[in-house]
Amino acid sequence: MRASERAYQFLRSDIIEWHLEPGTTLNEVEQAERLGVSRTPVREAFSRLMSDGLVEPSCGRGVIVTPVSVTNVRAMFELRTALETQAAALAAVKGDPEAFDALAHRLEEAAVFLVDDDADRSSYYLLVEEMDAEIDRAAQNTYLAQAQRQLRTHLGRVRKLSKGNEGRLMAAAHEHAAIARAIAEGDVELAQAAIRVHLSNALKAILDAVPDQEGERESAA
Amino acid sequence: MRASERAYQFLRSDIIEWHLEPGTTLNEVEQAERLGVSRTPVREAFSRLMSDGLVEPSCGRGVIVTPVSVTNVRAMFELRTALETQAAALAAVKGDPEAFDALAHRLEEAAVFLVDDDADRSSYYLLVEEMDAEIDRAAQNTYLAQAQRQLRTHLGRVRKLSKGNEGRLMAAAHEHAAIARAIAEGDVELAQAAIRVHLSNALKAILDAVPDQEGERESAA
DNA sequence: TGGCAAGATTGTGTATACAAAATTTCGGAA
DNA sequence: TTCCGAAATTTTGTATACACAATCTTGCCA
Repeated sequence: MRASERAYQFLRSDIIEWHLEPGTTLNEVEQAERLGVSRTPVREAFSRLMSDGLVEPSCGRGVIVTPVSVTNVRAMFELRTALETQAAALAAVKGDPEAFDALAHRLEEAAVFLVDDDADRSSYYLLVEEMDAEIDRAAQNTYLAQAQRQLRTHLGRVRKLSKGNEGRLMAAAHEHAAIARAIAEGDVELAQAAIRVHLSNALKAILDAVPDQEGERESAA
Repeated sequence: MRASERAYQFLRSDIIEWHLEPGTTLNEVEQAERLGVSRTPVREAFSRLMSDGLVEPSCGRGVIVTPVSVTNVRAMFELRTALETQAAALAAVKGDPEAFDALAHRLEEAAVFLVDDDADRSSYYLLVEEMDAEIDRAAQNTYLAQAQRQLRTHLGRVRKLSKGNEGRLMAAAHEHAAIARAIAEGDVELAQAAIRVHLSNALKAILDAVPDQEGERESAA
């Protein structure tokens, strides 16, 4: 693998996994030494992270890890609602009913297993990822897919904020199943409604999970 | 200005203005010589263009200018509809009514002047840009704004495809005014409806303007 | 004459050196 | 004591050199 790619993946996951806290300043030489490469690949990695919106240029002093706040989470979900309702509508029209029917069944099954408090959540997460991918494929829209990809990067970051909401997973699985079923039946309105319900609940769960700051705290450091 | 910035702006406008046709292969040394800089800034420019989606990596051999097709235009408008209806809804709730009222009036005025076939369209275009900026500001959502910015880059490219639709400009101005008025009045539903109408007409105008290819031609070279 | 292999050529990936810009610190003066 | 300015240091921006990979060409052999 190329050194620039390694540097990018390394820094990216470091940021998403909160090993690098929001507000941290990164400079080229420091990271070059830490990652054991020269400055050139680090520059390229910084450039990609900036266009991802994971870091922002600090005036003449490297880059700083983008802060995450409750305000940001609300904004993310506003965009997410717009993107996912559109994607679901397209998938309901163009998608393969059988594929989504199968997903709906597997999600219902997963929901049953999730009754158990220490069930393996990873398989459920994979299932959700599979469904996202299937919707993207069905929507046949690269621009929409790219916008979703970018947003999911940021959503991945806030996921760490809302730990301990395992109790919601079963409900979430049922909601996902409802979405898949609506898409399978080609019911655009229902699919969009199901998405809105799901996202409303998901946002509420996140906002409940974070210690209620008055909306303007810069980071959860 | 930095050399990498110059290289980026130069290549970007070259692609958007169709001086570099879709499908063209660009390599580092060639562009470095053409722009009179070394390979390093060109690499950075290529990297930014790739994340813009204006070029895509050719297998190990530089980058190629991303193709534009009718299919792509439809996809862009699907995403655009999702983003702009969401932005308009937020603006209708949070925006400054007076600012949008003023925009509505100026747009109606502009529409009057556009009756004349060879009126200055540039001031109208600036007005539309101003309105886009005002909506972005009112929506107070950086994620949404960034998604819009990226999409507008691609829309700027297809604008060149639909030349000779000056006849539609007056109608478009009235549509924009209707959107601004709905936002000023805080009427979310009406603003979204007005956006949908406008985008439907705009897409139709573009599809009418391009020689009707069966949807899969790679470029308009 | 056609196919395969080896060398040459072209182009990217990375490192390093040098230059330019900016920030910080230190010193002096008000 | 505080503020302003200049120098020094740190950090980024750019160029260049080198290494490796891929591709094209050419020549040899079947």
